[in-house]
Amino acid sequence: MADTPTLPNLTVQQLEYMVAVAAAPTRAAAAARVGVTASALTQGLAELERRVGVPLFERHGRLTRLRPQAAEVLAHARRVVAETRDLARWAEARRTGAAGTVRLGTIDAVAIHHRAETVRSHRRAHPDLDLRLTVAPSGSLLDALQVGDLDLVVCVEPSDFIEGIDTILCLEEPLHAYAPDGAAGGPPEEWGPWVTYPTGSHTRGVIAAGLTVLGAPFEVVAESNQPDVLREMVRLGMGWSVLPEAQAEAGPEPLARVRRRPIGLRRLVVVRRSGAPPDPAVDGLANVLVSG
Amino acid sequence: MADTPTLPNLTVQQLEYMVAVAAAPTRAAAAARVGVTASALTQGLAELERRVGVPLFERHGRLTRLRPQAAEVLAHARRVVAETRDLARWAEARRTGAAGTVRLGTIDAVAIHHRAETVRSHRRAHPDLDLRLTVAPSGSLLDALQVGDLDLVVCVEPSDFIEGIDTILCLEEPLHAYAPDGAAGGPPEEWGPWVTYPTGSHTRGVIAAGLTVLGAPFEVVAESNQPDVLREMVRLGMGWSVLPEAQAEAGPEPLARVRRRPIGLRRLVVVRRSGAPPDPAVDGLANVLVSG
DNA sequence: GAGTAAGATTCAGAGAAACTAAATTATTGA
DNA sequence: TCAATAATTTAGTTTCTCTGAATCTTACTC
Repeated sequence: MADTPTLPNLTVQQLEYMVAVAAAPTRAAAAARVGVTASALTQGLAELERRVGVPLFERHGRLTRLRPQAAEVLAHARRVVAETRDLARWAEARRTGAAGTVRLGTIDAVAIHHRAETVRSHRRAHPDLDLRLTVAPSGSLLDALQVGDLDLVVCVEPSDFIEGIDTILCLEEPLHAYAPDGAAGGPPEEWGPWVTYPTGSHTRGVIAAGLTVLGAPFEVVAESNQPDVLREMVRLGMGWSVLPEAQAEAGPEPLARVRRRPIGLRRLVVVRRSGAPPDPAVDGLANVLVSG
Repeated sequence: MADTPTLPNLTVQQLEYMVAVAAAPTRAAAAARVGVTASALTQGLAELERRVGVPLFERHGRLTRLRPQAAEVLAHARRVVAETRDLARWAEARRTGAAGTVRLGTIDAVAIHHRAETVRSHRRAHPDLDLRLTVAPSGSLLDALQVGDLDLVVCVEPSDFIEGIDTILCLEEPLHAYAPDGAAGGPPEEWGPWVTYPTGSHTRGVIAAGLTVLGAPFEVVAESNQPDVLREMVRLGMGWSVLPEAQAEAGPEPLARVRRRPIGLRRLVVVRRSGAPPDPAVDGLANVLVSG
């Protein structure tokens, strides 16, 4: 009893030896299969036998075979080796990013237009990846990222530097001005009034700056975070708007631009927390999001 | 890929550490539970993490906890530890003789009379013991023992020394002479004719020697290996016989002895193969058979 | 039978792994 | 700031495990 205070400290290596000798005709062959010398195999199996505490092998002529009672141990060995193989596969998938969890947050334009197909095909290529998508305005996304509720964000680049995050440029998106039917034509001084994103919105900041440069007044009569709502407001004649081309001109009845050149560019960036431990699953998704 | 040519060489010890830290609030407590220092636990888990190749732990304040993704590894660890515990129990049973296989051969008198209760209670005390009983004449039993078809034999001691077997005296059984009704009474010279065991029987040898010493002729008119058959032959008046008391005088109508003192003693011995590897299950049964 | 080859084990030594004890770092709370 | 707690790092020792060489045993061949 004193020689087995706890559990026998078997190693996967030893169990592998056991499985190998059961499968191979000779020990030399088994040794070759697991890639060690016959000597190592002998010693390893002797150690296994010692730790189990029950005789497992016997010599028949110049072969040594398993004793019948070793069948129990062999079955155990097979189970553990198989499970360890599964574990190794799982670990490999985790290491390469083929499996894992990524909590992705994007603004609507990215999820619906720019990277919709990218996300879809990445998900298809990695069926074991647990991908959770949150769609929200840029500010909310960055807050969630900093708190640790998200792993990866695609949003409009914030105007102020933010501590603790790394950003990579993903794409630059032109913002065009759109007017209700029949209202276009005058100089910028006569444009408006406007329907646009709420105060605090990153995109609104870009729009305000662009209009100011052109000398257009920026009187806001309605707000929404949803570009399709803003588009319908323009169509209803409530006011003018500056919108991403992809969202203003999508659908059966696209709005018409007030002028050919954009009012401004909004920079969409891929963002991660600086301090976060490296995670191949996040890396992989970030890469495809950047490269498109 | 080059760092994992085969399988990660995890040890049961490491998996035990993993299970312990999952169950205990702190690492120090886990270390105490498995009976090592906190340092050993730290190093062992670091090694496990390195071999799996996936980060498993993270520090929260001054505690280090399992990361969520370690759940897979923990499940694996629990399975393997549990199975190893089962294996250890099985091995312990084998070591002590509580489990295993014993192929026992005995002559009929032993199985039916002298050691019937011994075998029954031994079997009851060791439910996991696979006990196989063969009943045959002594000669057959010893042949089977030498060939390896039996592990343990209880039979009449052979008159000649036999190479390769170890015998221990179990009990000495008196053999008495019995005559058909009304035939008893005369001097030994007038005894007979006889019904007895076949030529070659160990018991027949003992009987022949005993009768010769008394001066009785040994004319044989019928033979059988079965004592109950011999007893019935006596009852039918076919001849006299010399039988073990236990078999001649059992049942509702016991035979009557010709004289009070036995004709001879047959020595029943417990026999094992000399070269056989030690087997606690066989040892255990041999012990109770000898001591009765 | 001697000679030889195959299968396996034993031995000695080198390198890796794992443990303990002590020193160190980091965090929490008074 | 001080002390206590949790864990890790470091240094040194012991234990494992492997390779390569030598040995032992068994089977086969001439």
